[in-house]
Amino acid sequence: MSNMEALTAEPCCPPLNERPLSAEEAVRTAAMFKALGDPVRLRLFSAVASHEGGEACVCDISDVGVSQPTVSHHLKKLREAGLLTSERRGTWVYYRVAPSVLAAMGRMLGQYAA
Amino acid sequence: MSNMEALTAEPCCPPLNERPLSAEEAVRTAAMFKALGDPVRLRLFSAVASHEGGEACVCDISDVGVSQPTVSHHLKKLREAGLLTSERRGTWVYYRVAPSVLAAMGRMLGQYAA
DNA sequence: TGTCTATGTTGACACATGTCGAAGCTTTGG
DNA sequence: CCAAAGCTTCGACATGTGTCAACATAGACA
Repeated sequence: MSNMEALTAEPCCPPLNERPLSAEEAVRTAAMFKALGDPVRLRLFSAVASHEGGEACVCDISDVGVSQPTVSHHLKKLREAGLLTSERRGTWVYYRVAPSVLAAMGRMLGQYAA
Repeated sequence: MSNMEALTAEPCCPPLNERPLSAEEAVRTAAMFKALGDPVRLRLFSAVASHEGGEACVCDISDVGVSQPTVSHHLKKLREAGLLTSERRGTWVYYRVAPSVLAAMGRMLGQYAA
């Protein structure tokens, strides 16, 4: 397990209002926004981000109205986008937020974020 | 024309790490992120946001590698998501950034944005 | 009126995505 | 070693989405 998938989503690009994005930059950046562009994923992410200790086991957050395989599928997408990392400890798998990619997203929103 | 579509995407929700989002909040918020979750849309948005004067005519930004109808389609999506507004002035249609929705997105990224 | 230019809309298509049930893998605990 | 619990993967299906060509619309200008 661990986070060997988080390759494509390192901090990337300038603020969106600085200059037009290139095609390659846009592909990389769109992947980050796309990962949060689904309601179920957004709820899962928010559940992890707001959980005490900064991490949550799947069992803590899987009550979002879809089946457990679907939860797992969405968590995988969030991992692949670099937004979450996972770690198995005994029986349970714990997820936590990967701050760097979110920081990149915030930076791209630039002045608007303030 | 104008921006009569920008209904669903007003500033909405607390920072993602404050508390778990409700289903309704997640639907509204995911729509904003989803709108920027496509490379072509991200390039169009960035082209408008970085254009001098804060606005751009379609003819200024439509060189993103897809056909003209596709550009129009994506600009419509960005309008519906509340990220852009459009206005016709004579022959040309001008697009500009709607700051409020971006501010909402930035606020949701919370501490990470800094 | 008519024609040209700039955008938007429609219809069709291929592909991506969200969803589930069933099956598989891992660890814990008898 | 076996069974149960937690999570992931697989296979299948319906729906959503990006794309284009063709057509429609709106304004400028003759």
